[in-house]
Amino acid sequence: MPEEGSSALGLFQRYIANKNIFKNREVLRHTYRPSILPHRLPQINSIASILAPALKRETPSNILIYGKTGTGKTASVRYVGSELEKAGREIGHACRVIHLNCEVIDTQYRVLAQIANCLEEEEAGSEKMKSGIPFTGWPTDQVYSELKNQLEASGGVLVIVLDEIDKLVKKSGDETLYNLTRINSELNSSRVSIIGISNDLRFTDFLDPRVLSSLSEEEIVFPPYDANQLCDILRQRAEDAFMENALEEGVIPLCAALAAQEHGDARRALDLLRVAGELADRENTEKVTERHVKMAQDKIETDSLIECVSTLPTQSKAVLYAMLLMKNAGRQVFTSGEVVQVYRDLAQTLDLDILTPRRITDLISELNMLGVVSTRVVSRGRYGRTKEISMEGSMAQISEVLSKDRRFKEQSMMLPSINQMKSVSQMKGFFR
DNA sequence: AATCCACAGGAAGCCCGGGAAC
DNA sequence: GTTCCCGGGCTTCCTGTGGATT
Repeated sequence: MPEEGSSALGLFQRYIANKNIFKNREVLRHTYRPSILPHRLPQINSIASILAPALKRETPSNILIYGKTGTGKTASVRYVGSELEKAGREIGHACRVIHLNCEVIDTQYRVLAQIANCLEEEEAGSEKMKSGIPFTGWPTDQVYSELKNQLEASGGVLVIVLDEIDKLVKKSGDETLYNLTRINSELNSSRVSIIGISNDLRFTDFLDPRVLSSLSEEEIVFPPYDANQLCDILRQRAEDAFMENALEEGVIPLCAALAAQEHGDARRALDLLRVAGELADRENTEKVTERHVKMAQDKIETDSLIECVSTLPTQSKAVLYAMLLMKNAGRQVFTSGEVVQVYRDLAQTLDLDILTPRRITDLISELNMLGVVSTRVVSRGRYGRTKEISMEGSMAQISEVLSKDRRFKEQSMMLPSINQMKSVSQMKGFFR
């Protein structure tokens, strides 16, 4: 061991001294693109065969791709896309692929603007000054015609990949897709083909039949990986990521098995392996063990919960805090009406704007989608139809995160609605 | 079979802050 | 500065609904 301060690394010395575990941990991140995608050859081949006409200057069919998260959809499409661009360059037929993530780019304006800006960037390279479409300001039709101009100017075949296309459709309807699918009829020198990637099999219910038939000329399904396939994927990555013998025998099968339970999510499997490695690394041990994997599983869950709750906007935090108070008052499940009541008291005490019940139901639905609470719509006959809400997650963590927000700190306050609930549940306990 | 509760959740529109163009 | 556009958060108004109760 070097003397304290004797190395240039100083304080950091002991954290990077462990060379037993990682060779290259970047390999385990999901942004990393491996050169081989195990168990996805059939899908890759069919995408390639559908896109191949692009190399003959013909318009490839549009494709819809389905599959749960972490089944290799995006990776496969990116792989085929880059191969297509490469092949296009070799034979001198311009083929370009633009990848958009509709979770972020979720309005018509943004989709069109993003495509046009990407095209311009490639066209202009670095030397030419670019005008660029601003992120807001223009009328949408102007963006659309600018995009058409760009396409005409650049020529060739453009493949637009709309990742998480279901988010786009749910948020802003199918107008974007309608416009994109008919853009070819207004183009002379270039062609557009669309690949839609969706986690949700039923999102096509929201589509106009004309859009659907045009968009789903071809459909490809990515089935979930089973535990054995996940093992193969992990082994392949582990080879580059970890030092030799850094992994105990059962580590990879355990990661694979845990992720297989989560609908065969390869991303989850890689996260487990990486975090387990990091934990072992920090412990300065020789090997990653199954214990580390189990610790990693807990850590991933709490970390994402904490991250999620702490980035919530104030009003959502208030709603969540209202639910937390009810839970602490002894209620296991509650209805949206009750949440609204408590929230009202709370917002008043904290001097927040008081939102309407309609807005609160939306916020509750968002919390449900984030997995912080779980809700289900129940009909209680004469007593109406409502949403039953429960929180199974770790209360302690949520409460800790919320109390970091100054406004919610020290709020063991006496809200009338909560007191009422407390006395009701005490009475129930008394009479039982 | 009819009624009716307590909401769910869709549609439209307002307001505000960001920006562009004139 | 004025007038146009976009998008997000929100309200207002509204119709729809499963099943216990009448």
